[in-house]
Amino acid sequence: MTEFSDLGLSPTTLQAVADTGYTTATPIQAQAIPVALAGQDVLGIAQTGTGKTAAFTLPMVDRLASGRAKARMPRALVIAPTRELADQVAASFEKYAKGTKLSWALLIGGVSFGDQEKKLDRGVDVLIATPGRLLDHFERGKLLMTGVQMMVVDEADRMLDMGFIPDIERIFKLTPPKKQTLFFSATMPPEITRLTKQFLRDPVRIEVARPATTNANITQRLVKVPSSDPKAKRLALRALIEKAGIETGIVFCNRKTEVDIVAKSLKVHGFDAAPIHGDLDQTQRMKTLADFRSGALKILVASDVAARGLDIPAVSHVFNYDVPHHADDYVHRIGRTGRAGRTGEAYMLVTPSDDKGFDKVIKLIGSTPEEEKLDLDYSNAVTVKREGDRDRKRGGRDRGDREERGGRGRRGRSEDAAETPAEVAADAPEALEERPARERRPRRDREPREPRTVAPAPIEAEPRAARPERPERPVRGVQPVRDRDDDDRRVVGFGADIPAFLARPTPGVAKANTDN
DNA sequence: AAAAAAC
Repeated sequence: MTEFSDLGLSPTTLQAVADTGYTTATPIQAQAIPVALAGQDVLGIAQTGTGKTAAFTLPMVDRLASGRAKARMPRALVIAPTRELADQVAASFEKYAKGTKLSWALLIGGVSFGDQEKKLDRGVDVLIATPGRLLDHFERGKLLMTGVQMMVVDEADRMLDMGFIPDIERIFKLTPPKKQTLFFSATMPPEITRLTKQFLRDPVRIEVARPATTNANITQRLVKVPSSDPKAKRLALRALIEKAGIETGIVFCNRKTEVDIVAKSLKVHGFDAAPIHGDLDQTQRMKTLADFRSGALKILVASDVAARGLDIPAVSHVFNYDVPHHADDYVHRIGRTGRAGRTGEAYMLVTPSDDKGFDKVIKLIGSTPEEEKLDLDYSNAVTVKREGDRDRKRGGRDRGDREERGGRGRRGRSEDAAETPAEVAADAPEALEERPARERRPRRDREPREPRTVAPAPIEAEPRAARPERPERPVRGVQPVRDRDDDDRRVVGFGADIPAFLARPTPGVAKANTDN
């Protein structure tokens, strides 16, 4: 057992840790913190739930505490694959940087640029970002990465899955080669290995045991649903939730559309449920998560955006409404319960058409979970009723082969009929119709990157001498540096007064700002 | 076969 006090952290940082109530470091923390404090690169191979976030946040806070931020020049960068994950890292900074003057900003998509830009202009020590928004700020000339001394890449293998590797490479190239990098990944596929070989400098490799695929605290059960009709599955889900006596639960679906439908259906049936997935408004996503964390919301209906990495404490139940596409996802999903010594229950609804995915899950976990019998009458669920039909907005979706529905066959989207007005409301997925069709970005890891043409030229030619810590004589347009103590967050560098040459758009920059 | 991430 390693105590935090044995790791070489400063008294201020240790106090912040003590305030959170933690005393014992996890294995990844015990191994990574001393290495990181010594300024070495870290290659951390660790799953979520191993205490990874604190493993890089704590040494970062410690190492940065003595310096100060310059306008638009962060000293440290944390890149995370999803917005929620980035938000979580930010929460970690909020806790651990409490006793310092360090500032941080969260740069994620889905929220306005205004506040983020304001913070960048004022100068922040640490940027916590998703790749897209970070590069967006860079292209707008709002950000220089030439002052980055520390960089963290979190969940690298997930970034690979999401096609972010070219972005990560680009960010690496925009930061000075001589910086400290802390790189985390749960697995090491070849592309990730290549990346670490290219950008890490003699890293210390720290590998913590992959947590058992099935945590002993989790009771797994499966529920056989005799029909693949979504209506039957929803019926089973409701019965299950009632029977299970949940405190808090997450219902995982494979598709965003299904998340919406299931959440709506549960709400209509009087359950305290809300959806979360990547097409929902970001403020909504954050609010739903906050409600769920605080206990104000009991049931979270989620896509796999919530399967990994999210720190959601004390979930008593996980329901796999759909058998996950990847068996790995099953492990991540049920890992949302049974954490920190608590017990948890995980259920999986299995329909006749799920056999393939189901087999993969069984193979991975090595045994077949016990079956939970619900003793339900599914006949309503598979009977096609017509009453509600005229009230439903179909949004141009094809109703097609209605007649041949015996209730057993495979169908496309949930087109099931409903038996009550409430069901109609639950089943009419207006949300789907209102959702703007998303333009998918092409996966860029397949294409060669375009040469960068719109880099903010003046920023590139960042003259070191033009940003003296203490200029002998005042330079026009440059804020004289004052003593740090007479002001809590004085920005050093250009501050709000940007010299005219910097403010002048270069053709490239102007193009970047006006393009679409 | 789907989710995630920039306007």
